[in-house]
Amino acid sequence: MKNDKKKPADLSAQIAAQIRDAIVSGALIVDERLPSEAELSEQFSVSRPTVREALKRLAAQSLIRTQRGATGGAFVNRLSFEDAYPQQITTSTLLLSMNAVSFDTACEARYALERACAPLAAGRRSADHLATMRAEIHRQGQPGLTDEAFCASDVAFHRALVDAAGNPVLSYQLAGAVEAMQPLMNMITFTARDRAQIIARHTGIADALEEGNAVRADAELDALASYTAELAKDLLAKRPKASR
Amino acid sequence: MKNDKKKPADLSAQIAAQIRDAIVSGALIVDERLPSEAELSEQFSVSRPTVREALKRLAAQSLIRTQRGATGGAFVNRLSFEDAYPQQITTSTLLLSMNAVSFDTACEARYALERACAPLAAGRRSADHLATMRAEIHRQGQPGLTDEAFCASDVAFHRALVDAAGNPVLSYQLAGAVEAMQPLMNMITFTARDRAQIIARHTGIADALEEGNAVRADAELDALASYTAELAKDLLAKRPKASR
DNA sequence: CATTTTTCATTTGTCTTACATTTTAATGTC
DNA sequence: GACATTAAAATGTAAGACAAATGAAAAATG
Repeated sequence: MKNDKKKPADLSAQIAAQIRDAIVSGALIVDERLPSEAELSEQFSVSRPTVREALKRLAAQSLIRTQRGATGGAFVNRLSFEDAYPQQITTSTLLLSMNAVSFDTACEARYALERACAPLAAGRRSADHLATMRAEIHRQGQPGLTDEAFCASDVAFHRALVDAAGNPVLSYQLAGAVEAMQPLMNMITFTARDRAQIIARHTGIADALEEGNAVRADAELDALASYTAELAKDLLAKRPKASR
Repeated sequence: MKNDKKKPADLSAQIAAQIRDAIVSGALIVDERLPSEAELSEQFSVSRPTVREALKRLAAQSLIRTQRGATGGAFVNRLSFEDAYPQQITTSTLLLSMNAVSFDTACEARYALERACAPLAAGRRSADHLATMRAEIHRQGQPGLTDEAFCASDVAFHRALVDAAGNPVLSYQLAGAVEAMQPLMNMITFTARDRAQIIARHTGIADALEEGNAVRADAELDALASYTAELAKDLLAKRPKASR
């Protein structure tokens, strides 16, 4: 075996880890100001560029924000769902594209998660969410839509479905799963018949949510999942390389 | 309104964004070497420290790794699920603790997601996963266990449940939701009767998975979710501050 | 010739110093 | 008192230097 896990990290990584721990543990609270870069470099006995590299690492994770000027400095950031979304999506997308995750696996995860949302959404969907879903369904039915645009609309529809569950934690978790699927979905060439089938399922889901029918919503989602799996199977039969 | 979204970012943030885009879009592929810091600083017409700050940002997201020496440099990293786990957990934990997410909301999300895994786990659970779950159940029954240790074992049990679904994408997404709950769960003081109830549900879940009974697994999870919600309600009645 | 050792060039890691820019607060003037 | 000016503090950026690591080429050795 190697050193197992002990390779002394860079100074900037060590410092970043220390500050990160302080934030996670609650020793540093939201909106609290960190010492200035000059003070930090003294405390840690390193140069200012090294401190700055550490701070940039934390900024990349939205853990801190910096402000210039006399009362400026680095402040502990209130990590918002809004901030976390894009990172989550980037990470999920790369995980899928870099790890040869099969279309089936990604699809299975996505629909499993969405079906978890369906019963909640049936009970809580707002008029706003329904309107968004209807609008996307309408867009999906327009002729001349490219496959990419169709997939983008598909993502928007499913995000509205997830958001309809009214649980920000779920929305955050699923944003990654749903958005990261798009590059994979884009590989599919949708025939007019494919689109009609998908739109029928989407309509069924929207109808089910509108009438607060969790059972039907689940059934419609199940049908959509099966149909998507079928499309993927056809795709692999014709272009076996596409899964890699 | 403000400038909406247009505040010119730091140079290091701009450069990091450009390189990140190149990675996400596939223009830079896994294990490809980036130009040296000196070359990058020329290309972007900035100083080397600025380039380094940009690279550290990317390193913080595990998008690149750096190596010293003659053939060293910055390389596009193959983002692994293993790398992404800790970040996902850190982010989820902070999201919950910094956004006053109620225990109910977090709990609802967690159980909704786990119930999505249950049917898959019923079909695929390995002997290994079952053994882990049984071991954690046994640990939970030992007297003298602190509440923290009980919660930690609870997390381990639920992670085994999620992993039993055999879908790495699901495991990744749920790791955040499950682990991030622990600080919230730790606020609960479990009586002996509470623990017995929870252990009974855990045993029921393990039994259901062992016999491949998805319906029963779902029912047991539902019962556990209800019981947890009840505990939380009692908690709030006694210590109303605990939800903030 | 084969093998080992040495040297060396390349690249990241870190430090030092300096200056530019931004922002607030204090100061001074009318 | 209101407004313009100045000063101070902090981050953002630049430039140059040296240390340390690393692999490859060159040299020495048997």
